[in-house]
Amino acid sequence: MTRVSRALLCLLIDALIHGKLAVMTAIQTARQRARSELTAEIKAEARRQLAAEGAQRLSLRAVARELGMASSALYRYFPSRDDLLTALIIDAYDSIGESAERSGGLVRAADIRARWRACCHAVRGWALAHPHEYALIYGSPVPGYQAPQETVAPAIRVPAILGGLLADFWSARAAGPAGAARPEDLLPQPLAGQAREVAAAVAPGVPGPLMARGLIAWTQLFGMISFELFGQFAGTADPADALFAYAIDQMADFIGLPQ
Amino acid sequence: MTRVSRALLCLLIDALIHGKLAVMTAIQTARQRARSELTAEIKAEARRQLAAEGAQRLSLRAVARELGMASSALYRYFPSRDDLLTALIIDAYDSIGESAERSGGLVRAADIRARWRACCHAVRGWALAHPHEYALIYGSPVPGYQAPQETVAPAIRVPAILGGLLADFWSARAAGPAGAARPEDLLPQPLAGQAREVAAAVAPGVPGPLMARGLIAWTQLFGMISFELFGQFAGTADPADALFAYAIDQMADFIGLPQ
DNA sequence: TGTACATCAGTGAACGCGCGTTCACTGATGTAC
DNA sequence: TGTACATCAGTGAACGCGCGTTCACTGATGTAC
Repeated sequence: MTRVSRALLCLLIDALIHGKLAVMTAIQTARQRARSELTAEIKAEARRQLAAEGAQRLSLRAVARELGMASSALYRYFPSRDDLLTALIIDAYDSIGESAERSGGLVRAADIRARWRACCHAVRGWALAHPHEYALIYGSPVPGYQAPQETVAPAIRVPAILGGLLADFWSARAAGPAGAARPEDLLPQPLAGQAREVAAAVAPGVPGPLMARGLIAWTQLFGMISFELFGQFAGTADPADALFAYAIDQMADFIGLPQ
Repeated sequence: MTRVSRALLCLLIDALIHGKLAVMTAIQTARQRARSELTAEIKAEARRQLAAEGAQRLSLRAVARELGMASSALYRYFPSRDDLLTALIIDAYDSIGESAERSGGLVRAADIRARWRACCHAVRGWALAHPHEYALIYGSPVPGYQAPQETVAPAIRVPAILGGLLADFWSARAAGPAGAARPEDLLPQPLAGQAREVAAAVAPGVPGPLMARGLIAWTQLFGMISFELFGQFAGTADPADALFAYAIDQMADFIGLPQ
């Protein structure tokens, strides 16, 4: 038994004896609770500033100022500005991923096209509601910032949902008449391998050509959102709702999802 | 006759009389030549720093330092940092537009699919060669910077080429068997009007449904390039050449271009 | 053609700002016996 | 249970940096007569 867990056990027993459990909801010292609360508050304030001003305007000093503490105090919670950025990036990926995941619960699981539509609209809705957070994760990289490994898993949540949708579609169609890959769908070599790997990771069972179409639809989706948010539609398709809805359906056809 | 043009006329006569024309290639004073040369040098140095470090690292002081002049001197050429940025943005749009335009000269004008391919590859090639300039015009907007009206015309060059390609395709197909818009291609209202306006601007004669497909392909193209440059393909389709070539062809099919 | 004046390019110092990060410190909280 | 010690959160001053922009100025170039 380690020293830490022994200490925790003693604390637990003490709490049981003295009825402190109501106060210390989890087995945490006041310090630990204060720490996790303040960490959350720092992130919340940072997110507020990110939303208001964008990532490159985000500064530790401003966050500390707004929280009424010395800027040096933040270094107890985040060893550098980049680590705070990393935390925000992970939160943003988790947030958009959660939106997309929740969207699946609103439609019949068997209705693949409805799931595709719901996911796309959820992603766009999140992006419109959090433009700077979207820019942080899908826009031009922050110069000098290198995303660490920990961001990979959250980043993969949206692709995983789209992949799962493809996998369900493929396994459900059970050799229908349109089931075979069309002849024009033979993939050139380097792509065939990549598609297989991606399918193995997020869409088990999906054949390469379908996976490739999925990748194309994926890039179309985010390309359209980025154009809308970054101003490329100004004077073109400015309220982009109609184009978006139409494109989503066209891409569903392109992938081959049933009506 | 204005004072300026009288002055120029006198200068011209003087130049003719004294044989100075060889020196003053255009009718410009030494000051004017120096001015336009230095303006170009400033932009060149700024572009170098942009390429090396990205837009938000670009500073007037660093440019001046590299040019061996006082930072205050730059204000004779650009009234503010934002104006320098604007100049770079315009140059970047012109540069990518020119690449795309030149690509059309390398293939048969009647081969629409080859033109589409060539244009897409030219755009991607330019983006890979100038990632920070690409980010400047197609990435997340620089915070606090408002793009002025002068950037609109250069920004429209690539869309104009794609539009021209669509227009040529449409006018050339002359009521072939696949000529009619398919039934699923009836556009919902707000989009129909937008598509008509876009067509009027860059693709005269092109019907709404075809224009809408063009818009979708356009966003797919830039979405894919942005994903590649901004790192979303890391570990997925990392050398993206194959996916890119494949997607370009798939989108050509999607638009309905003949093989 | 020569001269007096006006225009313009470029300088160097300064203003005022904000930033990330470090460091020695105080005082509160937690731990071991 | 009480006490001595260790750990940790937070402070405030400082370091060193770079930035955009302004301003009064000098000296060169251009203009009018």
